[in-house]
Amino acid sequence: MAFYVTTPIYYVNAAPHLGHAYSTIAADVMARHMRQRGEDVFFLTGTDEHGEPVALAAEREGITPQELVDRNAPRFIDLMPRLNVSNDFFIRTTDPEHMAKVQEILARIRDNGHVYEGVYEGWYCPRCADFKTEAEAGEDHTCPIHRIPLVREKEDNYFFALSAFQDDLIRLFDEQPDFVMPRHRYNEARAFIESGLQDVSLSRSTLTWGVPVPWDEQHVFYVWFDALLNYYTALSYAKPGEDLTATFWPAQFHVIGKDILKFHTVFWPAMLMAAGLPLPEHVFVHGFLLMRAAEQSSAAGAEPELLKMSKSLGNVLDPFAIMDEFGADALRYYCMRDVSFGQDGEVSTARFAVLYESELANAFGNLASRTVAMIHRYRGGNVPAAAPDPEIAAEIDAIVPAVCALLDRADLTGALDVILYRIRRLNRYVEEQAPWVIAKDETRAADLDRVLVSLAEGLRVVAVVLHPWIPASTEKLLAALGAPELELDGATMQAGRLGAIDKLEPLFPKPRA
RNA sequence: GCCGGAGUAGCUCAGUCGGUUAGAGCAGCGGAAUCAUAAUCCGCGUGUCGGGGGUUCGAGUCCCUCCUCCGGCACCA
Repeated sequence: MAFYVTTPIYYVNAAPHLGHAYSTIAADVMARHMRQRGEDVFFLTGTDEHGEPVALAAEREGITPQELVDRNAPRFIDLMPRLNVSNDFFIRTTDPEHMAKVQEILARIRDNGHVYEGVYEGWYCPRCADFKTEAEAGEDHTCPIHRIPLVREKEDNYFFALSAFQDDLIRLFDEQPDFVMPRHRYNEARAFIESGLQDVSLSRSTLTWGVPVPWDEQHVFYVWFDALLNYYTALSYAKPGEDLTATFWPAQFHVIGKDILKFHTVFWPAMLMAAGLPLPEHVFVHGFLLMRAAEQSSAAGAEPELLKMSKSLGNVLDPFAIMDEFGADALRYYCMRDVSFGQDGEVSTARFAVLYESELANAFGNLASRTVAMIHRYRGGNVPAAAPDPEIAAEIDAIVPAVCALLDRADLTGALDVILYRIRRLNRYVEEQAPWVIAKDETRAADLDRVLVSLAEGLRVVAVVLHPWIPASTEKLLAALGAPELELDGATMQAGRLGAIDKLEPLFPKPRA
């Protein structure tokens, strides 16, 4: 079966930060897991490059918008290998193929009767040369930047008849209760729809940096309509000479942050309905990673205040710094582990250090070290061909179905819980069996064989299942075990599966404190 | 203001359809062991399950009410 998962496309105007990494890692875990299940996976990420903020930034720097995005997009393109992310394609909304497809789809939406010409009226700041939202304008209708009175202005726009889709959207939410996940985001989106939908501007005539409206080249499409369509357009040209749309559309999961919920759970399905295209199965809305400001501003006695990671607040936790010291796996694991996927959560370097040491180094890494070391010490580096302990096998073999069920619900954090529990189980098994005691008794060679094969196989299964979260270190371990296969089909405890194994350096070395 | 979430051990959180002595990890204290990255394992919690009221044989788990925190209530990407 086909499995198509996407990240949001990232606005090129910002430098990559932990928030970008977070969405991307999550989608990558899902993609890698589904590949292990033998699904035909397509995983898309990319950059959103049109719109006014880019045009303004370019103007400030005295360069063209195209020059600006060509300079900034590589920051995101380069982020992917750094994170060890397995995306199948990287879309840029300035790709000519994307732009042509956007024009095609939106023209179809117009042909289907969902677009009309109208007048957008709002509060306009002559200095900003832009409209302000009601919230920005405030009660007194002044520009929050220039502190001058705003003018009531009008602009000719094409409108998308969103309001006409209110009933269809409610029906969608009724029929697909897991269209938006988790549940509280579903409620939020639904409440928004039920509060009454207004038509939205589809084009801008004051801006030239965008996809031209094909039936009126004085306009460009409002950047959101251009951006959302990336999920659909990418499939048409991601693979040279082949159109993957029929294979992968509709998407199974759009992974997004809660800040863009409305666009993905209201505008996007309505657009697809208007174009007569099938709707994605799930929009999964994750939360924000929060940090205490005090950790940043090293100022002693500062009020610890929880703030969203964001460029404007300047409290960015640089994912590159963590990866430089501990590797991408450590960052990937931490992000998926410490914050329940779908909720907001606090992150800190202190918590990172605790989880890295207690779970990655001590629980998992050390289990690998002690297992490999004992097989070398007691059996010359050859895993015995004995049958694994059936009791342990039953517990370990239960991981795969449990993790699959959790991943079907995008419960990326809960799955780690399940896996960690078994890792602890294996460490306990070592203590219960005390192989170093059995090893002293020649008559108990068969017992030692059974214990060692159980540990080796248990470790192998855990590594396979854990691979989507920490791909590099699990691959390293599986290579040492001489069993690089990642298919979940083979992730059960078996006799005779392993033979000669290599020695193993610590998977998660601890920093010298 | 309206709508929606959340408030459970020092910290972060689990607690499915209401049902045996409310759980996990981390931190702390004590112990065992030595294969291992001094890594592991075992033992130890008098927790008003935010306050109050109610339904029930029985409520953290349902109803009412109050308090506190967070999010949403549209054209910022």
